[in-house]
Amino acid sequence: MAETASLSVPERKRGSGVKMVYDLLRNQILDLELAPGSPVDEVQLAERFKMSRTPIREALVRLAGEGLIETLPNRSTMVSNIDFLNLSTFFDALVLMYRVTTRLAAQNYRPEDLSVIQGFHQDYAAAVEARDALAMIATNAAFHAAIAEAGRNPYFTSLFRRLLDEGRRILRLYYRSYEEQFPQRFVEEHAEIIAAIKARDVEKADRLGKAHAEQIVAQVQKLFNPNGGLDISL
Amino acid sequence: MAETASLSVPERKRGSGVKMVYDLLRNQILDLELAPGSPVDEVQLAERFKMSRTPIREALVRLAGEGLIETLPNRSTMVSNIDFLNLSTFFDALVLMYRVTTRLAAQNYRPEDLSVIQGFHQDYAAAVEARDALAMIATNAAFHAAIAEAGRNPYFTSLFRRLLDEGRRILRLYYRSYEEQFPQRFVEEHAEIIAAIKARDVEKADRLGKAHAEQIVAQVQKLFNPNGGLDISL
DNA sequence: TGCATTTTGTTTGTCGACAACATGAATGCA
DNA sequence: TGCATTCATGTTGTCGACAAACAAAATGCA
Repeated sequence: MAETASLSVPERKRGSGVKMVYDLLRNQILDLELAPGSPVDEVQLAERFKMSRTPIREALVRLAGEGLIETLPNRSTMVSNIDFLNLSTFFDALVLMYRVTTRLAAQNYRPEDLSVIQGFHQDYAAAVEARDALAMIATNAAFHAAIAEAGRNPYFTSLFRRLLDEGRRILRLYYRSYEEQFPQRFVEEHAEIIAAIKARDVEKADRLGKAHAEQIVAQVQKLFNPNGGLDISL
Repeated sequence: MAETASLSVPERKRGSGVKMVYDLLRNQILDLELAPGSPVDEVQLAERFKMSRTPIREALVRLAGEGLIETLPNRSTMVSNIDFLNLSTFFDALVLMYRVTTRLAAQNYRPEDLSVIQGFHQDYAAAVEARDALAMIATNAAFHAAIAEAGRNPYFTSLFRRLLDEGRRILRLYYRSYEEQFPQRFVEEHAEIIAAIKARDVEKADRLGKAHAEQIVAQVQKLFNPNGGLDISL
């Protein structure tokens, strides 16, 4: 009964402020609520969260370390732009990581991993059913991240997570313009991937992962080249 | 003639403190001057560099983001341990990145890249000649990082750099015990790799990169299993 | 002595304030 | 008017200080 009197005082726990700001900004950036290029003001954030600039600053340093924001010395700091010119390198990396993580999952997964993967698989299916674009993006990323975790290679997993994050921003653009029917196909592909992993069929998992990735890449590329003739080697 | 009177005052430029501390700590960690597990004291560093704890803290946050130090909430922060149990995942990632970056270099390099690569190649040869272990490690990493840069995929490059960093710590252990003759072989392999890249022979570059990587991995594994019989599936 | 509690000491996380830097507006000069 | 310089404004980087959290020593009690 010592703390009941603290009304209207946020009474944050000691180390939780940075994580709160970090998580919020991160999600806002990845969901394009904060547009690429938009400024990030420390003072403003400090006021909004009713805390000093110091923990805000730490959160920003972390985000900068992940490349989600860019900070010009002594000048403003802003949300990183999506590098459309280097989109092909992104796709290259994405496809390879899809392959490798799926392959490793088939090789190294443990029984308890499958239930986690299955869970996200159903979440994704539910999001498709509900036509909830944001949920689709998030659960799809979670699904593949879970597969990567089952592969048990932290180096691949961390790169893959980074790619999925970046992909979340790009896909957000996609779903903003297209509200289509294609995700149903992905549900089926996800099921196939799970089956291959479960059967420990490494080569098949590899193949399916690659095909699935290229499927997605092709869809996104079609978005950026809608008339099909002006492909500038994306 | 405005600043000549400031004797004994470091007179650091505004944003340079963090980078200085960051670079120094980073190199000390990677060269094992700071042993894994050893504590990192903010106050001590602040005194040593004659600056406030704030920029020290920022440098530490950055290092933690790269996994070079680990920080327990409200408690001490220490240099990250080398995870010998997961060494095989490290090798897996390293071999794949050697392959991919070398392959991409053969595919995407520009003429000006070659001179940079050649430069590090000669630096490495010189280090071997001088039997300077630290220089060998550093120039070898620089050589392969330059190849990765020529491949022009920042996602692969950044993961590869991280792996090379981690490898620097492991190799540092290696060279601490073995001062051998094997590096000469690597000089020749480097030359072959350069030739394959120059000829834009993608498949050969891939093959050589893989072989080179497996060469190194085998050497390091032999270090950790000297008697050859007690291999615990590293 | 053995165990629980208090106290001490140390390190971290946060704060408010200030100075350096950059940008753009205002001013001065030709 | 055109250009350079000065000034004003806002933002960032740094500082010193304080308070919370934890670990270990010190104390109290049986």
